[in-house]
Amino acid sequence: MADVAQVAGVSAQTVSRVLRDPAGCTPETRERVEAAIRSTRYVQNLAASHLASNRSMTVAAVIPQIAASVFAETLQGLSNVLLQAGYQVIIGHSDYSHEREEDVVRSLLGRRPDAFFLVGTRHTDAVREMLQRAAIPVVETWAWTRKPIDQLVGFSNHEAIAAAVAYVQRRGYARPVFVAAARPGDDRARERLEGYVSGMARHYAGQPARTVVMEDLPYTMGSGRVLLDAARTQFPDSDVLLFSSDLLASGALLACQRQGIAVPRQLAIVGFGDYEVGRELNPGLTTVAVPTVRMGEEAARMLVQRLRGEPVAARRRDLGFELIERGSA
Amino acid sequence: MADVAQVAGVSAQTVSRVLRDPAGCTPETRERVEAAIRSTRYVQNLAASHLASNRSMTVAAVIPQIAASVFAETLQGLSNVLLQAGYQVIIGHSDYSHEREEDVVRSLLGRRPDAFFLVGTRHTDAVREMLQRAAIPVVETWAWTRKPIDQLVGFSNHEAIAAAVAYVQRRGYARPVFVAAARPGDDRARERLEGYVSGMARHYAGQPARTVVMEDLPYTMGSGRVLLDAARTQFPDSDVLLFSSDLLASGALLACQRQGIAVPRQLAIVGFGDYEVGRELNPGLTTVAVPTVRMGEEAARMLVQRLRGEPVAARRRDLGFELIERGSA
DNA sequence: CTGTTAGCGCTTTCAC
DNA sequence: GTGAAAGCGCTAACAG
Repeated sequence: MADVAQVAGVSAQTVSRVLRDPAGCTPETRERVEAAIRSTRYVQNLAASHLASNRSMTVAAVIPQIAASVFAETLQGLSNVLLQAGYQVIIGHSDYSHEREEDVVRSLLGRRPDAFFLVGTRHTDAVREMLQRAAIPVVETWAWTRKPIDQLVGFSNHEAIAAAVAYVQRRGYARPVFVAAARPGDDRARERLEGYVSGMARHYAGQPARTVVMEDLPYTMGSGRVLLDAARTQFPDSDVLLFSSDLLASGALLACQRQGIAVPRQLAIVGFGDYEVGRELNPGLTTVAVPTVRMGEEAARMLVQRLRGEPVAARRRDLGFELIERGSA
Repeated sequence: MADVAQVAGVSAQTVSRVLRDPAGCTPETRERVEAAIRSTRYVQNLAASHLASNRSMTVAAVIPQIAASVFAETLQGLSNVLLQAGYQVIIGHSDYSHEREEDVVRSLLGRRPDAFFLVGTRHTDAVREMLQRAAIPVVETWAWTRKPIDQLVGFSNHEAIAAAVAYVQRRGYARPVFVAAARPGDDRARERLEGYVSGMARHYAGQPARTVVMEDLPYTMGSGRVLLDAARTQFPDSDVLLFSSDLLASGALLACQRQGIAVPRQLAIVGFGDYEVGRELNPGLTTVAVPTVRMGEEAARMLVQRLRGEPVAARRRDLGFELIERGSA
């Protein structure tokens, strides 16, 4: 910056001013400085800027898995809006483990982000405490709770599955089974299981909850195949399977195709998440759509508002879900 | 850090030492300091550390799109290995545009990453120059070139598609068509197109290259449906379609299913990338597998070696590809 | 093995 | 509108 200042014939302070508040100096000064920046190929050192100004212009985001497409979509929404506002996103992933999340949050806090984005509303006490002490805006997503750490933009996994149960009941299915791959730390999957149980109590009074939940399965279409076989073995008289994810449901539907099981006549299938693959299958996958991208965008907007010191309308925003009826159920 | 030092009864320097080289002090000192860190809930400010040490312990990565699953997988591989070595990844995305890539690289350089990861080998001159001046290890991926900016770990998109052409020729297909969605800045798609053209010259001497390439289509299964229709209209006598991506091929295959086009008897389909969906379809998708995750891991290993000052065996590593024969062709 | 000193490259504050 | 001085929180280099 000193070099640029010398070339432009001004003080370093003026260079800094041109960079952060161009309106604060005369147009000629500004142009001279900008020319000097170009000719010297100067790239501002943001670590020094951060240290001096106490603002890092970054937002930390922790998601369960980078390669999980739904979270990547949320991240894309978050990142798009945040970049507009001049913020960079730094990403960590927890591998669906609360302990790893704690480590990741601690490590990301070392970079002094100006705000924090989390997937889920269940965290260790240490995480809640660290974030509270950091005294920065925090937004939780992909779930619902009465008491967020700070802000919340999401939907109720519980209600979403309950709505699916209501739907299959309305369509006359007799024995719905809930089928899931659910890592121990995957609270969303857990909440969906609970939603199924309470949906059964509400809409299939007297019937037992029937579930096939495996903890050690990856979230892939191949696991859907495995779960289909398990469900058929365990509940051979079931007429509809509610999956915790479209990925699993799609794998199961394609496996049915191979095994000559007619969907939905012999066995109906409901997914969760409205992944693209479900739209293209034959028959199309009946599913519950959730606002994947919008959660990221809205979370970003809420954070930016807070960072600008603007008042925020509501600390919690329920973006809801939508049951999408296609051929599979 | 001064607070921690006071609580532990040592100097700030000793706290710093415990954090970066625990072996460099007596176990008792170390334990006193660690206890003080816990009791004060100290989180080291990495921006200050970066400024003082001139090492940010970050690696910048630019990918075309965060929500594109193949790049997310590469990123996961990169991130896993780098985290082990103590490096954080900061991510930017170019939206398949060279101009945006330039902006993103400039902005990421402001954070003074210790190394740089890029997808692709074609970049603007400004990008090459900025990275050269930064004088940090750079690794390019997902393609092949004789003259990388610095290091390269990838495969030849050109050869990969040529191999697919050779395969369909061997299997007796008469009129292969190359079908792609290819954004203007998507060099990988472009290289695949070139690979098809030269594969045709080699294996179908005398035949014209037949291509259906759309520039304004998203990389989704839905686009595969659109492209299938276009290809059937433009080349009704074609007996095999080579797609630039499994996503497109899968969409097309499912559309064939709906339209009653028998695959592969009436029309064969070859994909690219070995996405999971292709493995589950009926028939399974014949495709070219590329080392998605391994490229990230190997790139990370090469960078870490360089950052540690260790000698690197080779500046370029060709991870190759593999033709996977399934039912669709 | 531990402490002291001097800065890293910026921004804030306050003069002018 | 612009410049000078001080300092952000840490680490390198050196001394002891």
